[in-house]
Amino acid sequence: MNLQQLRYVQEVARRGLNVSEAAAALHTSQPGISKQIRQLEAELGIEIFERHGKRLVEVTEPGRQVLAIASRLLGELDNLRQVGREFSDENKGRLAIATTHTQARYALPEAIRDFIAAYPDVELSLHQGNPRQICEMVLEGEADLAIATEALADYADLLVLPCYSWNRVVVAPLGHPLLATPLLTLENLALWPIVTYDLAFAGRRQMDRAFEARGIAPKVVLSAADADVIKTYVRMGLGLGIVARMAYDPEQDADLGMLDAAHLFAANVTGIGLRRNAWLRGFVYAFIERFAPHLTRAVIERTMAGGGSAFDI
Amino acid sequence: MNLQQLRYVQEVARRGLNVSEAAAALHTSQPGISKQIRQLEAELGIEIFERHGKRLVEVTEPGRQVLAIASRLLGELDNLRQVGREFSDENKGRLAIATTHTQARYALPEAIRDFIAAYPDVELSLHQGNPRQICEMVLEGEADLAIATEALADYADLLVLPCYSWNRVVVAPLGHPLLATPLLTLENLALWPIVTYDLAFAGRRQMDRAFEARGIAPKVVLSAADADVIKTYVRMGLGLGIVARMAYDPEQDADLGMLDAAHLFAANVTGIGLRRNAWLRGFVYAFIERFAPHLTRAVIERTMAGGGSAFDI
DNA sequence: TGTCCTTACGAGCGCCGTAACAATC
DNA sequence: GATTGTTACGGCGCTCGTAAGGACA
Repeated sequence: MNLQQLRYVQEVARRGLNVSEAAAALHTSQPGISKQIRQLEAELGIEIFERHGKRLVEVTEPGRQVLAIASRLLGELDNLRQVGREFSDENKGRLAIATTHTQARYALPEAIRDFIAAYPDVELSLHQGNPRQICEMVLEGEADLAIATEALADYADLLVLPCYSWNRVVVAPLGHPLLATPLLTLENLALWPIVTYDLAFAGRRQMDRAFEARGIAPKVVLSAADADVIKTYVRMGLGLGIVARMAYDPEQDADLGMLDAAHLFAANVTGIGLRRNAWLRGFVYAFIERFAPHLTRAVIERTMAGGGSAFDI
Repeated sequence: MNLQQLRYVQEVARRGLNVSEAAAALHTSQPGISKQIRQLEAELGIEIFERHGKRLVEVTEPGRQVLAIASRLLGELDNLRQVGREFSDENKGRLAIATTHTQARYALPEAIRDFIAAYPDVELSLHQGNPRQICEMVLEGEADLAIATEALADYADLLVLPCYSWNRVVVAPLGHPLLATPLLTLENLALWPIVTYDLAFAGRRQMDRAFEARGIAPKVVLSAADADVIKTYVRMGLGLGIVARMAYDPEQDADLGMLDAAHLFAANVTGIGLRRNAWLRGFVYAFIERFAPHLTRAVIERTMAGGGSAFDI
């Protein structure tokens, strides 16, 4: 048994049981992978993959167990490398953050500016995607941490740290009749067409639930992945925008009126998702603490040791 | 980086930084180990061991991190092997239980009898030791589970499952004046010499605490590791015995009088300790459930996934 | 027929063991 | 001087890559 075999098995599983593709991805030969996998199977005395003739068609039950364990094992291998990097130069390295547009545009800038100033030798990269993609980037090891409001809790292998809670505002072109309404309610909101977030993003599900609970069906004429796009269409008069409060900037958005909608919708919680059992470099803790000051290194380490996520979105 | 290197590093650390000894234990050559470790250090870019000249004298800080990770990683490797064994023949294998005399003698017999009947092809072995030894056997992978009342909670790397709670009885030769006492109290117990468990065993600390709290200093004339020894000396008239209730058998111990002492001492909880992140074979779950019916497979898996030990002794 | 996995085989790297050396206690 | 770790070196096993073979769609 060796590490190569586990990497091979993992890659083959990831690539939909296509050995050739896995070989290409790992820059090695297809027969090599094939042979090593059979060897591992022989050593363990089980079949990891079910074959029809010469084709891999399914992961067997023991195979699933092996894959789960191999994944953790290779994760620990990554951790070893991180330890190496950390102690060779603790202020140098890479930090890959996977996040949504909303976070990248409105929540992260200050933390990132401060972080870059403090750690000039860390190569910081932002990887944008929808919440599910973000989570998978972390699970695959392509990113160190995920920052999102949605989806984090759906992945058992992610540890979720709650960062901050937020709610929404309604934006409308200046002069819109709604801006004169004394009390904003779901009912009078629903009188106009609405432009808001896409289903996968930024607490859209929370919003829908609030309308549903009152039996109101708002007319969402357009949904988009981010507030900048939403505001653009609101400016064009397509409808009212419902966006995260942090996405309304009194100066830059002076041409839009704003109404607080916190009393209409349940709050959302934005969290950080980390690969469970990941070994984090010092500057990762430093970044997280800049973003969410209550998440000190001690708090994070305790949460990781405890294992549980005391947090549900 | 390969598995061998990690095994070497681990073994060297275990053997008090003695490479030669580690080589002997691993049936390989000393230079091989030395070289592989240096190679690993070079690859990670850190020193795992601090050297004075040519002698390893200490584990460095990065070394400690590496050791911790390596231990988890090699644990996962064990898990892979377990998966192999489980699926090649789920009813065949080995189950090593590390436990104390008290458990082996009084708590386990029925569970073990039933288990052997249900799984005749599982080689069952009982490894006795004091609570600390037991825990270390599990951590070293020499045993699959630890059953004890003491020490389990002191090891962060053990997951503890509470099994049952018990208290004590006082035993004395028939005709002993204490047996005629209407109400057993700590005060009248302390009038006589006492024979009870050794400090490391079976809730002895709990017992001492009860006396201390009342400012009483009982005269413990003899302490032993198990109730059979204790009862032997009680029979000889050395003193009163304080033993676990389960250790008094009305038939076999008909020559001894018994008084319940549950109102005098805090109860103890006997628990099962498992290596965190261990992958357990089916029959291990089966055994545990026979021993403690509330610890079903589902309960155990949930506890392991949750990570936390909701249990303190 | 094309795709894909397996078997066969040869080349080369890397691990291991022996032996000699160096340093600490 | 005894114990212990490092360096040097040669053998060999193991992995990898190429090439050919066979099964399924």
